[in-house]
Amino acid sequence: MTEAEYLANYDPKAFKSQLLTVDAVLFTYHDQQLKVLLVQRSNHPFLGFWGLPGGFIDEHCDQSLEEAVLRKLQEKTAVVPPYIEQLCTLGNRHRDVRGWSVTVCYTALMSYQACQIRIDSVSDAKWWPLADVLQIPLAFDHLQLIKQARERLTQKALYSLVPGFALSEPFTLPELQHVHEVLLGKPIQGKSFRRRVEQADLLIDTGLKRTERGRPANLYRLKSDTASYRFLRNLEC
Amino acid sequence: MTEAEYLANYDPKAFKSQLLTVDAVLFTYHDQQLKVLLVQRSNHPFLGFWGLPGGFIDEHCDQSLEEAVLRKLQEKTAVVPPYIEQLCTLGNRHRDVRGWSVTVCYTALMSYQACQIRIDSVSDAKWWPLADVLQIPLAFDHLQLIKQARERLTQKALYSLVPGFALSEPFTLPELQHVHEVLLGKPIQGKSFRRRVEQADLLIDTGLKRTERGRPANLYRLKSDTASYRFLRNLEC
DNA sequence: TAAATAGTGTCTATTAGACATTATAGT
DNA sequence: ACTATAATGTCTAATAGACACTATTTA
Repeated sequence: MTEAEYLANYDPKAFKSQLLTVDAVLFTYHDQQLKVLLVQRSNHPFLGFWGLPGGFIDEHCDQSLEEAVLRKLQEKTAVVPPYIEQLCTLGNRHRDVRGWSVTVCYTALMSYQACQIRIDSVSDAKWWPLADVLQIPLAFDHLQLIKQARERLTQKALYSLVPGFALSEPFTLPELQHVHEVLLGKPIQGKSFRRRVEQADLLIDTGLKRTERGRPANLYRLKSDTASYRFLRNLEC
Repeated sequence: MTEAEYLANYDPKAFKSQLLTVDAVLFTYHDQQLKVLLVQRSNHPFLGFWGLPGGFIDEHCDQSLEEAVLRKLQEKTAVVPPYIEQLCTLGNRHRDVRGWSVTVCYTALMSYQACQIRIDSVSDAKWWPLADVLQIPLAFDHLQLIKQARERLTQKALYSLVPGFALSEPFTLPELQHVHEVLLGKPIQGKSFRRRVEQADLLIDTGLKRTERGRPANLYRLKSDTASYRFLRNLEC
């Protein structure tokens, strides 16, 4: 049989196939703490529960998995996050009562400001402080995905400046350090942090300064290659 | 509508769903080089081409994605690899002529010895030297997946002892070092490597020695926590 | 004894931690 | 001047690189 004959006879409905969704753990930093975007489900299963933004692929719109998850996020936040990364794919027989189900899950970061207006006007989407999320029941295995995303981001705080994508630009260096400290759950030596930032050469000094109690702090933006930069040595704290 | 009513009316065939496969990039180390397990396709599309071992989920057998990919590997090698890790999930409209398609791809490592007999008897499965694989046409986007798996393994050679899972136990320390050197494409200072191995405390000294030209080398096995151990500092070479 | 390979000793270079010190704002 | 916060100076500790040296085998 030639490939042409094979394709002419091919029936995509002939094989049983699995439920496939994309989801995103979208973090931001606001009020000195990490927050994660959750949406309240308007359909079964888990109707009324909070869960991760995400959903089914739309074969008409979506060229790829990443386009699909970005579309889902854009529907809730009206913007495309400056950082997104595949977290993991979770698939098994038990996670969805409808049957064998798979989610391709992403971790994303964005500033709180960038989408605050849209979030305020969408009653089913809300930034949840991470500590609170651990206390409420979530849809599916979304709690597990959030924990895993947070662990990975904590690791990145040790060897990259990726957490900076959770800030609104321009930001101060102490602000960036504090995001890292919140992720690590420990203080960082300011001198160590500054040395690394300087060596990495990932921040653009805007020349502006921000003052609020004390000496004014320089304001920076992230260079675009911050997403891929890795320090050779971890912070040890 | 209650959830029970929703599920009673739920038709899994009602929604268009995507082709979903699992694939694995299985590496080993033999004859001083990295090899990857490929299988020759016996079906359209890419009939006759070499590609990654993998395939569709079997909802009767497979409880999870990882079980599915392990089953596929076991069919070819007759053993379960001692190391497996999710690499990435690749999904888009163009990778398969049959339509929107998704693969959940894993990286795995195992010793060459452990499955040599089975491979020899299965005419459609073969260990390919990695250099050769880059020269031949592969099915789908499998070349891209192999490259990505190799890059990730190279990174792991800098901050872990994971590449050791590509060796047959017991192995010598110079053998382990050489796997790392092949991955990095550069020599490593023996002293640096030994210091790190000692500090990590991941090797079990069997008390045995192997001699072939020169001073006999101690023989080691990997502790089970080698898969998750990370050095704080990368090798710099 | 020579060659080959395994394994050690030791010095230097780099960089994180610790913490004292200086700088620049508001009150 | 005093307080608060930002930013720097500088010493110590840990560890990777470099490379000379010792150890144990076969031929």
